[in-house]
Amino acid sequence: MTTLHIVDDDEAIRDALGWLFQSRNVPVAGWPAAEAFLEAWRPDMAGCLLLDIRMEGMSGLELFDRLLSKGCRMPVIFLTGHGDVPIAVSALKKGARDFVEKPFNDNELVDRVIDALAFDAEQREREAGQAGLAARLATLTQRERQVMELVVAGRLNKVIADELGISMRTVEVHRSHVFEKMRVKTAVELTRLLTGAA
Amino acid sequence: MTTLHIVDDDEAIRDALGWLFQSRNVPVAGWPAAEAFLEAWRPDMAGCLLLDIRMEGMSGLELFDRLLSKGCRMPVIFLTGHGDVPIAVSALKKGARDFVEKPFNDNELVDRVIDALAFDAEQREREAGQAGLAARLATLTQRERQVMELVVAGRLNKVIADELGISMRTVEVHRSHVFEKMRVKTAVELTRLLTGAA
DNA sequence: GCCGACTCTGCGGATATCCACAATAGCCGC
DNA sequence: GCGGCTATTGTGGATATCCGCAGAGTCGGC
Repeated sequence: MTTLHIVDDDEAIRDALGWLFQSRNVPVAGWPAAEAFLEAWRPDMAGCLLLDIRMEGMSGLELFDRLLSKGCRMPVIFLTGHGDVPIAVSALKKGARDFVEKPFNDNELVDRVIDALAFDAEQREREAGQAGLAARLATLTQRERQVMELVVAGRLNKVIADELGISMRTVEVHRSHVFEKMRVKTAVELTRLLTGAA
Repeated sequence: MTTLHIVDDDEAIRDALGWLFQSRNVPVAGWPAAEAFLEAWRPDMAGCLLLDIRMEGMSGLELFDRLLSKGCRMPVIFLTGHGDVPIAVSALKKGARDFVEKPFNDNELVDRVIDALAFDAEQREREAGQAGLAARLATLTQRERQVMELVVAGRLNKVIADELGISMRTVEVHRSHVFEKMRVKTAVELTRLLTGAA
C-alpha cells in the first residue's frame, strides 16, 4: 500500500497532517518516533515519508541516514521549523526529495507529497521489472552466464568459443539456453534487456 | 580551459576568492555582474560557477535560470549571505550543485569547487563521446536511419524488409552502410552504442 | 548404483547475414 | 546534360547462426 508515513513526535502535528491528507484521499500512517518507524520499516514498504527534523530521541536526519544505509529508497520530504540551510543542502544532496519549512502551505505540501507518491510508484514499477529480470538471470548456470556476457559484448560465436576454449557447437547450445531462459529471440533483444534500454 | 567563474558584484569578495583559489592552483575568472557573464557564456565554456545570490541587477538565481534555458550544464555553486531555505531547496532541485552560506570555510569551499570542476570535466568527456556519435548519426540518410532503428529494435532483415515494403537485399545494403558509417561490426555493438551502454 | 544437472562435442541441414559485382532510376547542382 | 548521391533490386557465394539428433563425461543426491 502506498501510504504517506508521517514521523513526528508532536501528536498535534501528526493529527493535523493526518486530517489534511486523509481529506485529500492520501492514506496516512503516523509514527511518534523515528525509532518506531525504523523498526517497522521493510524493503517492500511503499509510499513516501514526511519527516520532522527535530524530535526527541533520534532526529529525522539520523533516521534518514539509517534508512539509506538499510537500502530504503522511499522518497523523503523533510519538515523543519527553523530554517537551516546547511542541513537542507546536505539532506537534498543525500537524496531527500524535498525540504519544507514550517509554517507550510497546505496545498503545496499536498502537491509535493502526491508527486513523491507517484515517483515511488513509478520507481517500484521499474524495480519490479528488474526483479523479474534478476529472477531469470538467477536460473542461468555459470557457463551460460559467461557465454551471455560475451554475446552481449558483441562477440561472434567462433570468438566466444576461442575465448572460452570450447567448441562452437557448445557455445551455440549455451547461447540458445540463454535465449530461452531470458525469453528473447535475438542477441539484440538480450542486449537491450541487460542494458536496460527502452 | 576549465576555470572557476566567480560572479559577484562585490569586488572585495571577488578578489579574496580569486586569491584563495589561485593559491590552490585553480584558474579563476571574475565577473562583476550576472549580465556580463550571461553575455560571455558559450556552450563550450568549461569549468564551474560560483554565484552570489544577491547582486545589483540580475540575481544569481535569475542568471542560473537563464543559463539553464540556454542549455548550460556547468556545475553551479551558490554563495549566499542570508540563509533562505526555500531558495536553497529550489536551487538544488533545479540542479545547482551546492549552496553555501557565508561565512564559509575556505577549505571546504575549495574542496567543493574542485569536486565540481572534476565533475564538469567528466561530463564533458561523456558529452564529447556523444558528440562524435551524433556526428556519425548525422551522416546517415533517412532510409538508413529507419533501417538502423529496426535493426536496433531486434528485427530480422526479412521483417524489416516487410515493414518498409522493400526487398531484403535493399535492407542488407542499408544495414551495411549503417554499420560502416557507425563504425561497428555487429548489430549488438550498434545497440550498445545507441543505448549508451558501457 | 541410478538419475538428473551441467558441460562438452560432432554432423548435417535450414536460415540468416555479409558482400562483391552489376544494374536501373530519381533528384540536385554545376 | 553529366556527375554524384540516394534508393532500389538481382545473382551467387562465403560465413554465421539456429537446431534437431546423438552421444559422452563429471558431479552430487537419493
